[in-house]
Amino acid sequence: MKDALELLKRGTDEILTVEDLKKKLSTKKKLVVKAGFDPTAPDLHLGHTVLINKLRHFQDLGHRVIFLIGDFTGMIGDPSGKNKTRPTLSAEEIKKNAKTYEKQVFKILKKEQTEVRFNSEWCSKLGAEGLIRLASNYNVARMLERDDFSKRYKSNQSIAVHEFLYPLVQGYDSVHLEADVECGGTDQKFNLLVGRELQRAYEQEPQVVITVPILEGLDGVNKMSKSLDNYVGVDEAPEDMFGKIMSISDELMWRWFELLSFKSNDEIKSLKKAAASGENPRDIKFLLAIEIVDRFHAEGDGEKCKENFLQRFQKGKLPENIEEISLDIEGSSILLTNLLKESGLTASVSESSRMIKQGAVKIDQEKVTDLKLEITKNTNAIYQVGKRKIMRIKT
RNA sequence: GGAGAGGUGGGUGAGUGGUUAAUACCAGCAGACUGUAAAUCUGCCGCUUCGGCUACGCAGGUUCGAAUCCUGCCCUCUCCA
Repeated sequence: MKDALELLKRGTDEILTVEDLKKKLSTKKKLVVKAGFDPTAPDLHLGHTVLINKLRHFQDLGHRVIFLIGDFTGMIGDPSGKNKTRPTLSAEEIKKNAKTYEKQVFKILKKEQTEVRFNSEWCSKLGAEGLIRLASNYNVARMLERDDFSKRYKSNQSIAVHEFLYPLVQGYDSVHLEADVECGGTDQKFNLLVGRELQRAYEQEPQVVITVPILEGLDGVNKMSKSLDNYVGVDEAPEDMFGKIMSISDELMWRWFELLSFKSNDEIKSLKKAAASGENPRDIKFLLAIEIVDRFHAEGDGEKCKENFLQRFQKGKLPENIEEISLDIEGSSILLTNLLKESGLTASVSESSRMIKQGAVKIDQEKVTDLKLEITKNTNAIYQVGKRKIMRIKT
């Protein structure tokens, strides 16, 4: 019990309340642990996994996880943060997204202890009447307590009425599922707490709310998100994943250790000590990168990536797995600038020229300086643009 | 319903008739350095068949010439009711 609590506490921002959690754990029953996900973004990245790891912890203790896809709430659009109105998704798209979610999420969660649900299942049945009844359980004054609502209210910015429905519907999900615990990012705190209130109103025992911190992205400043392109996707190739993790700053590395690694606090502490006493931070970062790559790929892939990485950057060798494509060309030759664009190594012919001018383009490890270089048909060579973009292209 | 402000390249934001593909900053990219990074320095940062072409909310108009002036429309925000 004490160990269980320690495990669940790790890497959390807040638990509301710890007392309630203790009480629920002590009943020995299988708890229903709920977490909601947005139906529009099925590409999970490491930022999402902070939360999913937490769900996994519950599973390790034998509890049941409900992976809730908010297809109904998606129509409203979470007003947390400055979200723009979202495109409404078709039923097929939602289904497709759900499949992608499942594929990715079961790299962490145990399938047999996970239930994937959609909140439209019960929310659509709610009807206008049900919605009004639901809304009667909460009041505007409380609603305005929410940070971003109150800020907008005070500064006379618009708050659409339907935005008030978002937390209510999300809370209703908890009522319907009789959730014991709901996990979410810190930005979800208000919404999660509404769930508690509503459960009380429906005479249920309120859920325990657990918030996990938002993971900073590759830049170390902004939260990890796809739109900022500072993310590491769980579906990414081992090499890419490894490379991206190795590119984070030394400072950020510790944050990632805390939120993503399954290493114990003691282990992390001793790594910090080692770094402080002169150990190369790169080698410590290797440990993190290996652990994460192994988690999402096969055991041992991380180590392979590391070897590759050392070869590549220390000895300037080419990576092992180079993407290969063949390009059909018209005529007997093609301008290099065009070839680079066609292959996707650059976004445009202009960019190709720029890269060549800047000495960033290499063919079979040889720097190219000729802007007008032509590649003849039936050439098979390795093309590089900068350090990271490498491709074998057959013409 | 009335009054006003504003919409400029990924973002912030100058420019108010003519070398302005459009100042500056941030982000991004490349090169050097390094530990792969950070910091720093340097360069780039619309597309192109290299002739040009397309760009400042949208559509027209005035002009030799417009992001800049005029008309209409759309959108955002503020204040009053």
